[in-house]
Amino acid sequence: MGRRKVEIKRIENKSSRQVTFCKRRNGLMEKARQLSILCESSVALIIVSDNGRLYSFSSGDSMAKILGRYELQQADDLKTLDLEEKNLNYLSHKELLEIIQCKIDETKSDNVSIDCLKSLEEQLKTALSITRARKAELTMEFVRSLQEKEKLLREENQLLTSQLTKMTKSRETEDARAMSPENSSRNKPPETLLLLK
Amino acid sequence: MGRRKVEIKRIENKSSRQVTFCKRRNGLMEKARQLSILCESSVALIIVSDNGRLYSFSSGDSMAKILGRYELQQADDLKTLDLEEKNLNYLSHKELLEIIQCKIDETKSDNVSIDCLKSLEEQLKTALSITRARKAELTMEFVRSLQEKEKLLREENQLLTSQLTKMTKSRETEDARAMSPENSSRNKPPETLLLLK
DNA sequence: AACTATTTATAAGA
DNA sequence: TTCTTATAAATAGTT
Repeated sequence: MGRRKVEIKRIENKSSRQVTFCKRRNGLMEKARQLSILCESSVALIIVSDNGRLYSFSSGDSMAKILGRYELQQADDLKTLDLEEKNLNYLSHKELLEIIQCKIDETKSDNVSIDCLKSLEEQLKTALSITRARKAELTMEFVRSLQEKEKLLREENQLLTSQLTKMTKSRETEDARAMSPENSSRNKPPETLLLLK
Repeated sequence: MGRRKVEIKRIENKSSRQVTFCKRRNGLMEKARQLSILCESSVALIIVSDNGRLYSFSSGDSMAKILGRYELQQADDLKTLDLEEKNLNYLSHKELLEIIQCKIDETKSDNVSIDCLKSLEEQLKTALSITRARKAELTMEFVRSLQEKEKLLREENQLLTSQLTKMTKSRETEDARAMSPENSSRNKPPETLLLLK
């Protein structure tokens, strides 16, 4: 959809490839957004430019959730491939390794094709990547929640401190009015203010 | 692009939502494919329909590779968030990449043996493992420091609260002694105590 | 599942 | 880069 029809093949000219990348990337992201809203579906989109820059979109559901769903599907596929163990999810490392070893042995006795093994390798790699991505994301979420808590606590602290200061001040005023300037202990400034920098 | 313009918001009619989902999903997949080919970029797309069916596309590079890249980005975000990178210890990414490129070039010029390449691969794998371990370690450290901060803040908060309470109480006592039971505003209990559970 | 009137995306040009 | 515009492509509503 432009001045002329273009063949779908690598654009050789570097700068026009760059321009097209930018335009179409934006277009794709927008379309992904629209689909997710119009049809209430989860969409995850990750784009890596040829120079390695990363762009991603994910709809309402977090990327982690969507990737998790994908992972499940992959697990099903793996099962179909023949790793028919019920809960790949809940197996211990040891168990998992045993299953894989077993599969590998099988492939030795029968003479399974290299392609089949390659596919198994790809799927395992994907599972690993997804697990890592989810881990990273969950960690980020956790860190953010801790930082949010910290912020709230600091705010609350600030409030308490100012209340205390106000009270101390008004107490001083009253004491002055009553002409009884003892009670130094009561007028100490809050001691805890410097607990944290 | 249709008989009339549509607002981008959830389509209420179920069957037309279903039809639109199908059309736009196909469109999006095709666009993703085109982008990856035209601009030689990696694209991963995962779509989950509202009834839970899953559709995915990934360009030449396997899904694993693309997700791996995404994972890296997430890790970088963590770093940016606070883990200052000078502590990442040693080399910048750029320096590291230069070293690796150099190694790879070496293997091109001489005609190095497969064994040598295998050794390089092993070394790189080891480096990767170490990097991951270090990342995990730093992340944990960061999380622990946040949790420690949270603990200190809570303690400080507790102290401030109890000071405030004590003061409020003693003020009440004085007021009672002075037989002037107004000043209700000053005797309010601290308002902020419930900011956090 | 096809059809088309329209809208939208975008290739090339400025 | 950004904008403009002619044209290709996608798709909303219809059949």
